[in-house]
Amino acid sequence: MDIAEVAKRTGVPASTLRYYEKKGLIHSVGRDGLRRRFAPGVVDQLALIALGQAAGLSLDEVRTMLSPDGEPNIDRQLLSAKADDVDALVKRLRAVSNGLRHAAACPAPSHAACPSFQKLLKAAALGMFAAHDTPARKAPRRSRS
Amino acid sequence: MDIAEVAKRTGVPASTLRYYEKKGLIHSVGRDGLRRRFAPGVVDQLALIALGQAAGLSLDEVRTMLSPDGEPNIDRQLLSAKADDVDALVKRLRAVSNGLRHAAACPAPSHAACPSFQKLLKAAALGMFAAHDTPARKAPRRSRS
DNA sequence: CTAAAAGTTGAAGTCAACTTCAAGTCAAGG
DNA sequence: CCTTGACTTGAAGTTGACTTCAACTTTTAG
Repeated sequence: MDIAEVAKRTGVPASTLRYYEKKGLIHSVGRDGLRRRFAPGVVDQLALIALGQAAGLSLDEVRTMLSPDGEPNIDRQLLSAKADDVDALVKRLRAVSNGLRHAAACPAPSHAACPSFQKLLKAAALGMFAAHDTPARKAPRRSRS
Repeated sequence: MDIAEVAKRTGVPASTLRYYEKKGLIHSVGRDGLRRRFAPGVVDQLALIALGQAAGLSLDEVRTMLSPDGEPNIDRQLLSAKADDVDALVKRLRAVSNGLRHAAACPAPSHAACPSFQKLLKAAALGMFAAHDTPARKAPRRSRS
């Protein structure tokens, strides 16, 4: 597959694919003239990358968990720690979802006035601060809702 | 509470608090001399902001769902759409978590060699691409885990 | 053959979310 | 009175993840 094909299949722009290759997240298997050729497996890899990003991993982190090179260090500790992080995130996100849905349905004029919204909020908020050593920062940002 | 107190309670640095205030996400209730004074409720608000971020909202989005000003538009559609997004994210994140845990436990030398990892991957990947109109781009990241 | 379309590069630009900096204000203690 | 330390400001700097650009090479269609 050439770069345009991959872009078409995955929706990831060519510029991003080149960027990822430079960063070592994906690899092209040779060139056709000067054009990169990609193995079809790259599509799965890109899905994995997107997934890792959604989980709040940086591209560098994704690379370290993804590279099947000499891999002397898969670092299972790191992996399960990350899994724990993700689980915690999931927990909080469910609270967020509930909060959002409630806010969408709540007849109260202001969210501040609604006690059950307050309750959801508090529940969701617990563990944000004062949870573990890392103070507060956690998550990813997505755009384009 | 002065800014240092809020920072201490929430772990959010003073610089960030000022930044948030400038952005209109939080408000100080007057000044003590030239120093901001914050109502205690700001702590909850900050938790909500962090939560919104974790859910993948931009600060601007958080502000629009948070501002209890004249609010002619809470935009319930947007809220439940966001809730749907969050739910979808949760679904994929659970797959990520499973994938990570498997990768941590799997005895196979390379993830590429493990069929069950592949399966988890595919499951997680489904719906990343070709899910809805938005092609693929989802997340920016922050690190410091 | 030639011109447009598609790929290549490195470098520079953009954006969000902060952080850092220089310079200044103010209250309190010695 | 004068220094110290916590706060203020606006402006500039940083980081991660890309995107855009200018200049160039190939491939492909007419």
